[in-house]
Amino acid sequence: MQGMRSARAPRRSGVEGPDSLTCLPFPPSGFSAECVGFFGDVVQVLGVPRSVGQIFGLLFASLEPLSFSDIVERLGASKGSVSQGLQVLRSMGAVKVAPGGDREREHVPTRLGPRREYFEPELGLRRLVGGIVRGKVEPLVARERSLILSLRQLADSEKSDAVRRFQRQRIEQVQTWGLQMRLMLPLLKALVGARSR
Amino acid sequence: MQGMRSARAPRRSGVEGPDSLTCLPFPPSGFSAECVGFFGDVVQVLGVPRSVGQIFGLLFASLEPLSFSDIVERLGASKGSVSQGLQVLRSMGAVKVAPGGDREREHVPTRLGPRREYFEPELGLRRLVGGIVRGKVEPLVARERSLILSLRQLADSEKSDAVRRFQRQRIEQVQTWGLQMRLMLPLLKALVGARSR
DNA sequence: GCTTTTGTTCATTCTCTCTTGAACAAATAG
DNA sequence: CTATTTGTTCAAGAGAGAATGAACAAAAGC
Repeated sequence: MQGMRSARAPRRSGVEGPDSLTCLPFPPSGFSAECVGFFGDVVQVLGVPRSVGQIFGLLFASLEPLSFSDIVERLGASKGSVSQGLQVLRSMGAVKVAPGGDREREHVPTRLGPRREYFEPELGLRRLVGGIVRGKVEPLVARERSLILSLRQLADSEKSDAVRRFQRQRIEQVQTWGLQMRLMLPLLKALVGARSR
Repeated sequence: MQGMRSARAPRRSGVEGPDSLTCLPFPPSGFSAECVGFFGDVVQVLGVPRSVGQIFGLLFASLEPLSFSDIVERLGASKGSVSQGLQVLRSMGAVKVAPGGDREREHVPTRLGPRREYFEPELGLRRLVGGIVRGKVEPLVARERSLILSLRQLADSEKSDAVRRFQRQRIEQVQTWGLQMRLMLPLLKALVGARSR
């Protein structure tokens, strides 16, 4: 069974000094590192790039919201990666901008320059699941619809009687699956919503 | 949002003659080809190799169970791919061996040699979901457990009071998620089982 | 027994996705 | 307005993992 191989450490060990704030920059060991590794693996099971999960893990392990450049530093990843990763996470609602935009002033003692946004992880399973559904399931539903249309046409122009009936059965099967899924999702959401927070 | 890119056709167009039985070998068009493409995409969302989904799609579109070599021929894939793909599918319970082992005699007119097993797709959503859970979710649960243990240790040896309390909160959060998942799954299974078939 | 055909394993090859890094845009400070 | 710093986009490269195919094992036919 593949899709979840070894938990590999990132190629570039972002080590330079001991650490900066709450957590070490990277190599192994440490609360943050554990979280980074874990979420990196988890999201990969859903076909999401590891680095995206790592960003989430870092935020999850951080007592305070982190800025873009904080993340770049601590993960030792490129700006491009982090930028794209944050976009994905935001589009899924898995991270949110820390409400204290004013934290900008009070919190940065080193004052290296203007920092704009601070991020923190979404903790509500309801929202997290919702984001995954929007990002992964809904595209599939669309794909299913178009499949059904194609298959209908193909079945209609099938000459053999037996084959045509068989194909119509299969089309119905796909529709049934789709229906079950669409019935399930709201229910699932409701369940998560009920217990969450 | 990545993880579901373009629906690409296989690199090698398995075209040689028009077709063999119910369905064309490959290129585009045709009931089978649509199914192959669709399931190839669907499984990829779950981090399963496209070829595995393609095999399922082919079986799904076939009126009669197919043998190993049927699949190799029609998909134009290598024997290695198909062998591994079938193993994955079987281990997830997504395909089953056609009960009519006797079909061997009655069904092969061309009589090229002994054929051993014939495969057909599992259609019950209950079983399909069950297989996915076993293959994907359960490993994650194990990973979660070990994470919790590591994090506990790390938190216990944290000096700062505030940080330690924060870390314990986060650990609890992960546990809550795990619990919710484990509560949900049986329910989900029950639901699928009820409506299925 | 030997030959023929079926299916598996595994090292190699190749593909595709992710990451990178540099050029570019946006915003603030001076 | 210019300089500095922050963040985005995108082409190019590297790396992970899937597909291939040949060698091998297992069965069946003769």
